[in-house]
Amino acid sequence: MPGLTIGKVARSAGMAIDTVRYYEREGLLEKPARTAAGYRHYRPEVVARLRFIRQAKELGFSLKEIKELLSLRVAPGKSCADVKARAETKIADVEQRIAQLDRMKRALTKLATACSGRGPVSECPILEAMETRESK
Amino acid sequence: MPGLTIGKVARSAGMAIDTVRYYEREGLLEKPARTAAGYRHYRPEVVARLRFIRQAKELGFSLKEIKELLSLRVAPGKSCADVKARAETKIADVEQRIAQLDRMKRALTKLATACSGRGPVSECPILEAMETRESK
DNA sequence: CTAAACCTTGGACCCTGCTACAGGGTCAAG
DNA sequence: CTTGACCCTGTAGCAGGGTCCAAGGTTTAG
Repeated sequence: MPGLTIGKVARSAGMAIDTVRYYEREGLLEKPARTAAGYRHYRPEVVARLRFIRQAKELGFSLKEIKELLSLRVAPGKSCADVKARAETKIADVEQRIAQLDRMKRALTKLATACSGRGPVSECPILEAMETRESK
Repeated sequence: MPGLTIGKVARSAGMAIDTVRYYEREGLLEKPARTAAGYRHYRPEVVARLRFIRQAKELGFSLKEIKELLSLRVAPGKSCADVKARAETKIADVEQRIAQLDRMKRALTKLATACSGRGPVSECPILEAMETRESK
């Protein structure tokens, strides 16, 4: 009877009901309240949480990493400095991903541009455009 | 006898031999030349290709997407305009990922900063910091 | 009152992307 | 000429992340 049933949160977040239950099992979602009949009943904030999970997954984070991101908070036993340190580690990680995507974007742009001019295009232009300089 | 055996390319690219063979089966790698004894023999460029695959995977691209990226080239039957169009689609995709990562980075930064000041921190600060504004 | 539309649990199954054998050749060093 | 490090082709198994029933209870629209 009350507002948010599992079907509703799932639809709002753009995922299947089973997936929501799966996330609950995996500990990404707190166990929700239940109605007398045993139906799960969610607070509206859960939708934002689910959307965050979906987006982070699309960005290539694993559920484990997403769990860590979501648990970045000052917990009773943990110090604020600790949270800050963990957040900074994540920031560095995110920055590195951005940098790599940026390289890829530039490579793609170069490829698209090269396409307009003519002349022989190398066998695998994207690799050439990435000019992967990286040792070891 | 010749330069690059599968073991060597795998090591240079930072992955297992089995993975290289797997990529070959999946069509991400051309079938290499073989020595008389049946050993795979690679050209050095393959290492760059494997590294590209590894990096793209770390960025959250699926093998299928990576295959598409690697096949962005002017093929006999395909027009240059087509390649360009596909490249531009990929560019848009990459840009969106960058934008989302940037939002996440800002959220994390906000979280790390909020940590220095004090006062009550919300139950799930990262979600609050993301202030997910997105409808539907 | 009844059918459609939801919800519950439990367990089986699937896809992706490896990873690990088993059984058997090859090659380079000593 | 043998030993150890590699390579080959299967085929099986595994972790992550879902996805899909079956069998049955609930709620709501008509």
